[in-house]
Amino acid sequence: MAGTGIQNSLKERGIRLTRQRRILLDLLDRSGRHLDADSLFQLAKEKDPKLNRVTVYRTLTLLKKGGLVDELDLLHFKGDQHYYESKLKQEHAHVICLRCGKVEEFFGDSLQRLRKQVESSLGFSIVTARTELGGHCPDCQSVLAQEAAEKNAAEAKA
Amino acid sequence: MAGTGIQNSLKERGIRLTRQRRILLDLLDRSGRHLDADSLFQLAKEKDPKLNRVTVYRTLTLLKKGGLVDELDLLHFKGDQHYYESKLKQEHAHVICLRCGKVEEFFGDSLQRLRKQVESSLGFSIVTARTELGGHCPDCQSVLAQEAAEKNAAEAKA
DNA sequence: GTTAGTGCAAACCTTTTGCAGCTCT
DNA sequence: AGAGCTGCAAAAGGTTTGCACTAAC
Repeated sequence: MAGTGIQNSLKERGIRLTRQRRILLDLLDRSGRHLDADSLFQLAKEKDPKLNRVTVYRTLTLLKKGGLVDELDLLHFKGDQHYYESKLKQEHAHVICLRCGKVEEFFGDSLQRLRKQVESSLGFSIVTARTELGGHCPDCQSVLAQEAAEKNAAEAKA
Repeated sequence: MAGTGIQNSLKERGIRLTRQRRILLDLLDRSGRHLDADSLFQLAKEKDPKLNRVTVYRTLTLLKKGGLVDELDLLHFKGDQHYYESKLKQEHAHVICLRCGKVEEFFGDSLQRLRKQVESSLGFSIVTARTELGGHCPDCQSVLAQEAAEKNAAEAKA
């Protein structure tokens, strides 16, 4: 059984690798999606129907404290739940379409530049960063433009 | 009675200005702090003891939908509540000290640059942006350095 | 006079906690 | 063996909803 990214980090800290944690960590490491606690719980139940929702929360808390995952909320587009992703990836911003809910990731040097500007101007040492932008994706921009045009046409007729 | 920033915006949209809303809007406009629903409710109760918590939530929802306030969560440092601030101010990032909870605001051109980079690279039109950074403020950096030094000294003695 | 807004109570959803029993090392 | 972890049930915290009454326009 190959330990994946997060799992190795945990072993190094002497944290017990239980069957339940293995399942959850595999899912977090491998799933491409941004998972919230409930989605993670649903996926985990498929692999172990006995696994309890509480264990999901406790594992997520553990990973947060260990700095192994980032917590997002994607601008609360879908509700108040939090989303989690492995912190192994390079720093990136999340860009959410406020019409269709699509989430894109943005990697770019402006993020590092922002962090450095904040450190030098406020004297903080930055540990974690979360950048979430909301707007309209190209597809939804077209649809919205179309709808606006139709609305104008209807008003002109009336 | 002078209508303040947000209040004028609402009038223009034909939304009723009730006594309760006036109180809440005044507080949001004037309070320097970042208010969550409960703090806002506590402050509002001082001005009108009958004002109900639910009205606070409904007003905040209204303002969010109207794009008149930004919703923050300050990295959930204190809990899962949301914070609100009038959107009249220039775009800025929030920087939270993860040790003492102090919140600073950062205004700088990297924010606009980031927004533009995202728009041009992903083709999104950005409507709203939220940037929250966590780290240690200068004061807490000193304290932490001090604590680390003491810990090292203790270990050397043992 | 109408329609929107308020207060109250109760529901809701997500997350946390207490505790007894189980399991990883 | 023993500390750490899990499951279950129950609570907590923050927010939303249904409905009858009230107030703004």
